[in-house]
Amino acid sequence: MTEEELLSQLNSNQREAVTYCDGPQLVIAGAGSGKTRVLTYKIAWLLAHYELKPWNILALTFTNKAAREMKTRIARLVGDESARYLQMGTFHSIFSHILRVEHEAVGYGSDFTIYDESDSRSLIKNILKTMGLDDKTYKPASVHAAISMAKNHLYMPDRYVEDGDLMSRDRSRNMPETYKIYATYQQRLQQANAMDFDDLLVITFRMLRDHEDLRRKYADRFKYVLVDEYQDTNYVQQRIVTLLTQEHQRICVVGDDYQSIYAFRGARIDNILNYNRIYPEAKLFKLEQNYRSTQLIVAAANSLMKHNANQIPKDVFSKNDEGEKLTILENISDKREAAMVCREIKRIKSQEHCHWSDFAILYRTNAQSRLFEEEMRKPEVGMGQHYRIYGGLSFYQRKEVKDVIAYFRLIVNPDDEEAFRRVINYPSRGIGNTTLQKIVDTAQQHSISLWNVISRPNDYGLDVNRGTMAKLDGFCALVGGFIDKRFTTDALTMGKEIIGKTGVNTDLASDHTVEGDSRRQNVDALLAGMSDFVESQQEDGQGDHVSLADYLSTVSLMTDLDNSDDSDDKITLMTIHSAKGLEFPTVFVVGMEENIFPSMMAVGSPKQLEEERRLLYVAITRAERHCYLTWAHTRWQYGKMDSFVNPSRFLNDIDPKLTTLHVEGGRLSGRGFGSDEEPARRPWDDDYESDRPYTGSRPWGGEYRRLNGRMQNSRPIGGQFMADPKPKETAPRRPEQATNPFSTSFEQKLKQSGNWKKVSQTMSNGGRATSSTSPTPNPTMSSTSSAASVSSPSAGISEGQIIEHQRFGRGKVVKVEGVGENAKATVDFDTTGRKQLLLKFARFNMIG
DNA sequence: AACGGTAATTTTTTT
DNA sequence: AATTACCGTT
Repeated sequence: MTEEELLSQLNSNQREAVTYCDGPQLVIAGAGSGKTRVLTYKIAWLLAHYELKPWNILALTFTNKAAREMKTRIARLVGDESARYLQMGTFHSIFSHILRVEHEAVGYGSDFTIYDESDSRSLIKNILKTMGLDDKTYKPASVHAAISMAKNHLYMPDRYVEDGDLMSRDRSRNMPETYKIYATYQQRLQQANAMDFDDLLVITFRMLRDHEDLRRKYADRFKYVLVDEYQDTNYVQQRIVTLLTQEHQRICVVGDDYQSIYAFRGARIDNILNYNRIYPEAKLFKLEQNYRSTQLIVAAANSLMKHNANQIPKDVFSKNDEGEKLTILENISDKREAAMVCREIKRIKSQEHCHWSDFAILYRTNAQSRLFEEEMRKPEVGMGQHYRIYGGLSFYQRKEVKDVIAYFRLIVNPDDEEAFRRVINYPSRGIGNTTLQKIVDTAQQHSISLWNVISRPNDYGLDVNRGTMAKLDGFCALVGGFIDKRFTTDALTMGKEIIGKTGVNTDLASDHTVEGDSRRQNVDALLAGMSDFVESQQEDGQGDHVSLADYLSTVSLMTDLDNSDDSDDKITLMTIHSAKGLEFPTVFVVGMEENIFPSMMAVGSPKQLEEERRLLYVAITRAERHCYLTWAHTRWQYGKMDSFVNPSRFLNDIDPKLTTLHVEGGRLSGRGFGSDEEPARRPWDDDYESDRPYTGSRPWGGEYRRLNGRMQNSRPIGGQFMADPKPKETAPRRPEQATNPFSTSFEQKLKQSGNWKKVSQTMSNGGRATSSTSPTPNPTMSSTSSAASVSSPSAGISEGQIIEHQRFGRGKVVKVEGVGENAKATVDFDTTGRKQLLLKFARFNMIG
């Protein structure tokens, strides 16, 4: 692509952001304003205009998926060869690679394990036990949250103890020993040659801070640094970026404070607001033209955000069609809500001839997905094949998968304590808790790993009986055998052998239940994934030997979303959090009720409420053309029915002029909801009576209440019934809060952000009206062109079908079994032979 | 040491 | 409702 072509595809603000590369830069990119386009074009621009090699550019993203997609888009601009060497990925993946190289400097082995959330929690649980603390008061999850928060703000155990605020906070929460747990936790991680997710950042920071040579090395390598989703970065991430860029000052960060929804996890909006304090020369660019949504959707989202006090003022606008008003859909029950949404999807689909994948159902919590799933699976609804639920228990978190991976981990890093505990008695080999506790005690006495103890039990005086010792020896020899050949055998071969020789296979085979079947399939899928990995590494020329360690270092930072195939034609069901960055022609935001959205946990704190409101902003701005906000008068939750449901306060925050209210079974207020062509056909009018929880008059009174007026408080909201709401973790505090390291005063920062050198002013007529930045197929596009090229696997695949797999090439389906998530196919591939594909994960096209 | 029953506990999530 | 933790039994 020529330079002119490249620039002609940008509006003037985007162009300025792309071409300014001479100093630090902050791009505030409103929802749908072409942020990804700016980042990709900027990288192409850098490669063309500066003496930079691809590996001189470091681009940090929030998810692996975002990195991959961006890389693909850049490859289209600059070619595969260049794009391939760009340093692009999440903070965690980029720095884990660097830490493996520099492991000596930071005092870890190169094959350190990465503990996931559940490993961390399990380690904490164990520490609580040894310390004799009650895990009812010290909930492992909240202890870990406290530790994680501390780490993200670079409060190591020694500094933690000295901090009065933190210590008194712990005392007031009845967890005064937290600092001790933290110190032990950190020590145990080190002993296990393991890092948790936070360590990947903290230790990177320490490495750069304490080793000037290494800091220079990487600051010199990464001559230009870009950070995406900057509003979601935390303190340590900001510090790392600073260490890398403080000299050359070639840095561009892109973010949107309106879309900051991860503060609960330590993300700091302050990073954006204080940006010019770290980079005084920084220039501010604002992208305010939204290319994604209709004018009314953008206006509604803006009107919502007027109710947040803390924000960088901005004026997001759209020049697309005015579009239709948002629909507020008030339903009788949660079940009816699901039914209404499904019908509405069908109606729009037949009316607009669009794809299933043009719809998204977004909710606050994963548990809300169930009702929609149940509704769609009803035969009379017939949508069972047309939806995909994201989130929930990830593939890598399933017990059987974690068990197998634990063996891998132990072989690659025998000091890995959590892996050791997982497999020492799986499959059961008669080594129980008593023995395990003895091993743990012995290990703690000598400050060594569990593996060290059982490798040389006599040296450390492990006190167990003869029989037990024999069992331990057996286990040692088994794992030791694999350790010995871990460098010489490739990952896949190792994997297969491990599953065989450790008895995992036998154990799984002995289970004849339905669940057992699914477990075997999951382990098969894991092996298939390994096979994929080994092949792709070889294709990339990463050498012939793809070791188990190589596989692990990648897989421990992978999530389900990374495997998901989003090219097939399905309705998306996901939490709003996971929908960030996506867009859909039609979006349903469901469960718009007090105590759900905003979440019960957030209603006590203004700060958290603002975050919930931003979350709704994110949800609404996912929509291109239609946006529905739905709620129900009664809802089943925690096995009980709540019939005192109040509509979400946020519904009142949206300008009523921009919404249409629909009450199930009632009259329409405002303009008709269905199109003019079919005014009589309102999907919820017919079998309305059949599913009503109450017969006779409506429990909430004869008149449906108006939402758009100021009538929300016609009934008290949940909190008002509570005598004294439980104190929240981040409950609003007195003025001394400003000194709390974990919550800096917002107002203060806002003032400082006033003296920006604003080079880019929004111009009312400045932007070129490019049609859309959307990668989503245009809904009016002929439904054959894009739907036919991509399979929707579990639908319609049958024996004899010829398929083209992304990696394995052409093959013929010999057998199809299982349904839904667990459906799998046996396929004979022309080149690679017979393989089993779990349709949930497989990527292929159907031929013929 | 393994299993099965009862009781308690429920945000959001990427890495 | 559904998952998980704990305790008692075998």
